[in-house]
Amino acid sequence: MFVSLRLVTQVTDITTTFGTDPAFQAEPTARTEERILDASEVVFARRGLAGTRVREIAAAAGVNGASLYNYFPSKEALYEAVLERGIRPLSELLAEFAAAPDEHASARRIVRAVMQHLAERPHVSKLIYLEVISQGDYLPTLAHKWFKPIIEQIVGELEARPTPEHVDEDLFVHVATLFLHLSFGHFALAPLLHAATGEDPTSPVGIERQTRLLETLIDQLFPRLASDPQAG
Amino acid sequence: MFVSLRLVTQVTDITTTFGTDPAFQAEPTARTEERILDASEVVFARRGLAGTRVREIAAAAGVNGASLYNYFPSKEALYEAVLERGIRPLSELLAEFAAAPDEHASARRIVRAVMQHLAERPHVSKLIYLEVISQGDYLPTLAHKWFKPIIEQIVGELEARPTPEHVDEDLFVHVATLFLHLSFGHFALAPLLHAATGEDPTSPVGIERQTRLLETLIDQLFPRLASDPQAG
Amino acid sequence: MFVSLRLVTQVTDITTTFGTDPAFQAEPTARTEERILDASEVVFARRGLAGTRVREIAAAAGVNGASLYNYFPSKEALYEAVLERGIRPLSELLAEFAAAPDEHASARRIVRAVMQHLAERPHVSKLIYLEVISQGDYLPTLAHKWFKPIIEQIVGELEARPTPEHVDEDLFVHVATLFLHLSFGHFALAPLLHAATGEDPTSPVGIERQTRLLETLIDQLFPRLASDPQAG
Amino acid sequence: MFVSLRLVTQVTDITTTFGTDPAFQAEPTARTEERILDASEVVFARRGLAGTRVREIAAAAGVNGASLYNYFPSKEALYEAVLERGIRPLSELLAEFAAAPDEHASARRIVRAVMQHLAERPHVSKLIYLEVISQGDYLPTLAHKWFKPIIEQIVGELEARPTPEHVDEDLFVHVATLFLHLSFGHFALAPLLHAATGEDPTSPVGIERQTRLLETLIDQLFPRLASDPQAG
DNA sequence: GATGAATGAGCCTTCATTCAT
DNA sequence: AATGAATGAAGGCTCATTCAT
Repeated sequence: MFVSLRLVTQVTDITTTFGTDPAFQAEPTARTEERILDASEVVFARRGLAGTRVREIAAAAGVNGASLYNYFPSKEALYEAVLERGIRPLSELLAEFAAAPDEHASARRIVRAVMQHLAERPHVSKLIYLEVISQGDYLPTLAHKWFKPIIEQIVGELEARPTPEHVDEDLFVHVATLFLHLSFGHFALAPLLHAATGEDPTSPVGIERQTRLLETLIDQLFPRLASDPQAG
Repeated sequence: MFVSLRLVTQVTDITTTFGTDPAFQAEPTARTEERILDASEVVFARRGLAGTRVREIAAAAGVNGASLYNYFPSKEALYEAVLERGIRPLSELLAEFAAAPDEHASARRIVRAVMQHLAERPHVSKLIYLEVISQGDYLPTLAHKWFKPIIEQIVGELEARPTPEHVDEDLFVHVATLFLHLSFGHFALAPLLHAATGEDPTSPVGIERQTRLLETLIDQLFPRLASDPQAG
Repeated sequence: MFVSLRLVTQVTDITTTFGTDPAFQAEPTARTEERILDASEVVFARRGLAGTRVREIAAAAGVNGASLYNYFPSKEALYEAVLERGIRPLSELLAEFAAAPDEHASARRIVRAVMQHLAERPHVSKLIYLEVISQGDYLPTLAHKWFKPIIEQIVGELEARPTPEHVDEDLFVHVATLFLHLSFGHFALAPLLHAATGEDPTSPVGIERQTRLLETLIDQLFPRLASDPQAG
Repeated sequence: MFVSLRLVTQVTDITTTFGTDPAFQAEPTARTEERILDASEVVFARRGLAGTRVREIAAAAGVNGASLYNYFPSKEALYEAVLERGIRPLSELLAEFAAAPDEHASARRIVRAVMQHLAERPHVSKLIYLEVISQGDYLPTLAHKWFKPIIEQIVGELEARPTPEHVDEDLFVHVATLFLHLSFGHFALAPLLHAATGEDPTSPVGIERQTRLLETLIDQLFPRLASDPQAG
């Protein structure tokens, strides 16, 4: 089994919404609850659940600290709401993928859609990594309702086609994991790459390039069943 | 430019030292300072700097909370000492790589050594991810003294050989990043994979398999200069 | 140069506000910030900055310990606010003295006003003594913005009139110091005198008597320029 | 009743032993217990009982913090020992005064001896003021075993001679207090005067001048019974 | 006698949360 | 719905004291 990588860097219109500005300020015209969620996403992604102070969220949302409690009963509940809001669209995208007839075309579309979503909410990846690393209460949900279906979906796809060589079944899990590393990991490690290279991986250019890399991988992994022009 | 993946799963003797047991207890016979560092590594990796309570570290180290301050002046200083201790061996490995005459052989050796080190200290990866995501004070150090040399080393290696096709130079950075995702990311996301698949990526089997994946990647990326049988 | 003392003990209506009750309780109807300042004055005057526990202040003020920090950023800041509040009126009294045309009459008035103020805030003297003895951060301010003008004022007054005998100029500083000892020192040493004699120097009687002593001193020191009946 | 002041400033050889150097270091050749007491006196006088850290004493004494407990069972016990050592010579001086046949000559001698002792241990005054102001446990001892006899002695002297005018009996207490203010208060307030005037009241010159002031006062208060040349 | 290491208690301060307005 | 004020519950850190060596 082989994977070939070929990258081009033509830039499309994917843009980031939130930066990692430490002095993030939510859109004042938005409804209060949404302002709170937006602000929370940024702060939680940077400080983690334990390290986040509700007053910092309140300041970023432009409301009084006590007002948060008109919308969410506790910091933990707010945290879960943020996670929920960030992850639900991803689950829906994957459900769509599972139901698609043409795996190859849909895989490319889904991956691009996922990257698009992560570009719009670049903190979701960080939230997920933090939750995973801290083995928080949300991790089982993350694992079973979200990541497990992805694995099973990908593994199912790979099993459905003739394995070109004598390949360990567990490789399929590796492939699914690889996608995770290259999509979510791209955003999670963005600050390191940014500081080391001077280029922001969450910029339109950086995101497009990573998306192309993922598409190339798909072309390598799902080549035969679809008569696809991109396939190498 | 192509990368082909071929995996086998023969397991070797790489073993993990620390689990992610929430009730970690440092080796009582070790010297106090080392017990504190060991315990801190586990707790910081799980809770992050802000979320860690010194009392929890003390309990895990089997010492009184006040004793920590006989060895480290503050929680932050302890945190930095943990990071330093975890990262220094990696820097030294990479320096060795930079000085090696045979890139291909040394690359395989270094990658295996890195994975070996991460297997022995599986929390180092998590610490790094947390530091990156939270954009902590140590991030610039991480970026410039550690990750930047890796990138430059890999980029230098790749530039030194004939580029088979019209390839964007920035790809090289992507390759370096890929190694990061597949080595450190492997350990950082381990809890998620463990929960989703039931298999522990930090087990000897899981680590060996990931190491093989990385070696295969190296065989693909550094094939020509060394008359190497693995090269595809 | 001579000073003659003659005392009478007719008591006037000078009354003390705060005792040295160890279980001091601030006026519950006052605004919180003022309650905190009142309580702090009592406790700081007794325990000093280092010896004071914020919880004791909070208890004396009738508020929660955390509430202090809604008004003052730290124990030190609260301490300075207490000193400032206690000393500012004294500075203003002295500025008034400096601008007065009739030194003798105004000196008597100022001294009585100072004693009146110290009677109302008998802990201010103690605070000053503690600050001086511990050579705290506020001591330079105390010396240059407050005590130095007093000395210069008194010295200026004394220099302006014919020195009756060959007197060392430094005597004037001694005279200023003498007033300090007899006014502030009276309150600072009150607990000792109270315990030794059974009479409270901060009682109306005690204060009036000390005020008369100071007035007598003034009559001796500023006799000639004013045709004053009290002058001996 | 009159008191006349006349000062001269001829300097004698009274010298101070300890400064108020914040980095006081006890004489290394002295016996350990004495080194501890010397160091404690300096630190307690500046920080008070509550504000003093035993480690600071130990550092100033040049011993390990634990060694203090080979000599004194607790910080409080050490504090009392320091007070005791500082005050006992004063009590003995006063007992000598009480037994003297010639009050006037002995008063002058005692006052000079007291000032001499305070000059050698300028922190004793501060310790006493701190103890009085904080109303510490030692205050009753101070009041009854030490200050009360002084008062009674002075009052007794004054009562024994014909009162020149109609004088309140309580004046006698005032006179005793006056001596306290002008001797102990001189050292207690020294840092303020030093900072305000630039001259150190605890220097030989400053002490001599204050001693002359006290002698002049004695000459005024005990004039007739002794045919003394200094009497005005 | 001297000391490095260890610790229980407690202190200043922060923080999530509540409540009256 | 919004907020200023208030607070119980920690959290980081210090400190007096103990003890084995």
